[in-house]
Order: sequence, then structure tokens, then C-alpha cells
Amino acid sequence: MPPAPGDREARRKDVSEAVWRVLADKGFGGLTLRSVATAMNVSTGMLMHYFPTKRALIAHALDLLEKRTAERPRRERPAEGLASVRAMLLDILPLTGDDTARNRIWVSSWDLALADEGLATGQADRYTRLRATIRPHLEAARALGELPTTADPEQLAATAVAFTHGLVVQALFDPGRFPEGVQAAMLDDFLASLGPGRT
Amino acid sequence: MPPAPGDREARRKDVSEAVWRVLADKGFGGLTLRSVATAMNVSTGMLMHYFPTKRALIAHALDLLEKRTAERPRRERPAEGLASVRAMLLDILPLTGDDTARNRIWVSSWDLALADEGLATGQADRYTRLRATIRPHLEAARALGELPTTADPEQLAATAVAFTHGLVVQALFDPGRFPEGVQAAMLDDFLASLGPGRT
DNA sequence: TTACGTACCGAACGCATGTTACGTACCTGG
DNA sequence: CCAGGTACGTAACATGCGTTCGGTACGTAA
Repeated sequence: MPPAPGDREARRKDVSEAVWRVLADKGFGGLTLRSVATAMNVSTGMLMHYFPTKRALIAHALDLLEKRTAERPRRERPAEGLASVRAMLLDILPLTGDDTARNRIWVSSWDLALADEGLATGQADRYTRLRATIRPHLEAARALGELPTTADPEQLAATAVAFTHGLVVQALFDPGRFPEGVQAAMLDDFLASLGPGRT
Repeated sequence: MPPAPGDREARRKDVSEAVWRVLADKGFGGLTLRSVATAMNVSTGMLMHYFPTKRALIAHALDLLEKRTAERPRRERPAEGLASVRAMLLDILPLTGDDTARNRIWVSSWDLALADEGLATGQADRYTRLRATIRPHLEAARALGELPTTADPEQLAATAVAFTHGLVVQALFDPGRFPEGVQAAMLDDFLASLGPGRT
């Protein structure tokens, strides 16, 4: 029997940490077995014990990205409606260092995803799920009178996601111009513009 | 003297075409001297005659991307104000095959740009210029009463760019869900929501 | 104890990459 | 005509990559 049955998951966690560090400052283009190995001061052969091929490592990196995104600390959800949408989008924006790293890695993964059909549909599904998560809150907002009665929640969800991720990209490239306050103000103005009150 | 002084630029144009083809379906991660060479049925040595190093080839690819973006066919600009902004943003969205390829290559370049400080500031500057191009039209729109008098043109330009590029990314990954009509409708609704009329 | 399977290292392999060197064809200037 | 420089192609080079292989240490099972 294996000498340390519980260590295996612990080791994989160590590898995950090293993969994350590499991705955060080199991106997927700089993700290599040796870079990960030297980042945790082990040999490449050790990596192969836990991830038999590089595809497996990349798959693990993407899983890790999705997992860390799902398990990131989130704001409490305030009252239903646009306030909830605001909290969800604030949780996406690169306001803290961790958020910045996570977003940076997501953007980096797009190069890979666009070149691989399987990864591309995975990313498309992820967007679909994100819109589906936001949509009920927009429906609630409409019911509360925070949106025009003619508003299309599905389309608005796509618009909100578009605004948010477009802001993410601009903020990643020019963090000095998009500090936390600016991002929050842009989000608030964007959400306010969705409100009813026009002819 | 060189045997064909005018051919040099013609040859570089051929190389550009091959580089473009490679980028369009492999991205920057798949841009290699041999992939370009085989894409135009020549040897790698021939490439080195025109681009002595790979950095030069990458720099040329980025220049090409910027040039093709700048020189792409554009809609006529209608009346000043939001209608002009609409035309500018429509010119960005991936509505045609060429637009899709161009946007795909831009997104692919972000992985490279985020890992290289020089390229990152270049991309940041590009965004600054794009916002600066849109901003005067937003000021005109405000003067025309198409925007609230309290509107901040610089911030609105950033918001419009964010919405547009966020939509670009979603559309690239899920073109079936974002056909031309959907993208245009989203843009129109987004611009309409900026209008005055609220308390 | 022995036997065995796991964990891991270090070195090597095969391959693709960027780059360089050498050779040849060709056009141009004298 | 010839001399020389340019435009390639061919072949080799060194490097870094993913992957494989033998070997050692160790803990468990019998």
C-alpha cells in the first residue's frame, strides 16, 4: 500500500500553488514543466508523478482557476435586485491583488481557449452560466421597479457581463487609471443608467 | 545595388499575409517561424532575411495588427453625437469574418502583452487613444442633449469601450449566441440607456 | 526479515524551436 | 564581359521543451 495515502492531495496542492504563481506573472504562455518545478524547488520528474502529461497540468491549471474563482471570498449579498447585481460584479472586478491575479490568468487563458475548440466551448459555457447567475437578480430588479418593464433580463445580463469584463481588461493594462474608486464609480453609473425613467 | 529594390516591400507584404493567417487560427501562442514559413511555402532562412529575429517578427505582427485595425473599412460617420459613437463601436464588433479575425488576434495578444511590460504599456496607450477618439463625440452628444448634462465624457468613453470589448470576447467564444443582430441590438440598447430622462 | 510498490531524483532522450553558417542563383554596375 | 552584393535554400547548430528511464529511499504487507 502507499506509504502516505493522504500526502498525495497535499502534494497536488503544493503543485497548484506553484502553478498559480507561474501563471500570475508569466501567463499560460510561460507555463512550462520546468518553470513550475523550479518555482517549487523540485525536479520535473516529480511533477510527472502527479500530472503524467502537460495536458494534464494545463487541465489542472484550468480547474484550479475555475475552483479559485468559485471559492473566492465574496461580499454579502444585500437586498434583492440591482444591489445584488452590483455586489456580484464588484466581486469580479480586479479591486484587490488576488482579484487582479485571477483576472490576469483568465485573460491569459483566452489565447489558449481560442485556439482549442474544446476549451473554447468550455469558456462559452462558463459565460452562459455567469449570465444565468446574474439573470434572476435582474428579473427581481425589474419586478421591484428598478428596471423598465420592457427590459430583457437575458440581454441585460450579457450587457452587464460585457461591461464588467471589458472594464477588467482595461484595468489590468492600466491599473493606475482604474483604481478601486474609479471602477466602483463606473459600475454604479452603469447600473444607474439601466434604471427606468425614460420616455 | 539590389536586384529588385521594390520587391522588398512586396515580400514583406507576403510575409504579413502568412503571419496573419497563422495568427487567425493559432493565435500568438502558435506563431512560430516554421509555421509562418510553411504557411507561405518558403524556408525559415528566407524569413530571416526580412525579419532578423523572432522579436522582430512579433513586433511586425503587432504593427500589422495595429495597421489593419487602423486601415479597416469603416462605416460612414453619420451626424455628430451618439450616432457617431454607435458607428465607431459597430466598427469594432466582430460582425464580419475580417472583424472576427482581427478581434481574435487582439484578444490572443493580451496573453503576450500582460507578460511583457513594454507591450502592456503599449496596449494601455492604445486604450487611452481609443477613449480619446470616442470622447469628443460623447461631448457633442451631451451638447446635443443626448446625454445628461452631468455626464462625464471620459468615464463614459471608458464605459463604452468596456461594454464593447466585453461583448467582443463573449461573441468570439459563442458566435452562435451573438449574431450580428444581437450585437447590434445590445449596442443600441446600451446607448439608449445612456440618454437623459431620469430623475 | 523479505518483497513490493510508491515517491522522488537526476540524467538522458527526441523533438521543435530560434538562430547561424554556407552555398548558389541572379541581377546590377562597371 | 566580370565583380559584387542581394535573395534566397539547405543544413546545421544550441537551447528549451515534454517525456522517459534507471536508480535510490522509504514505508507497508506478508
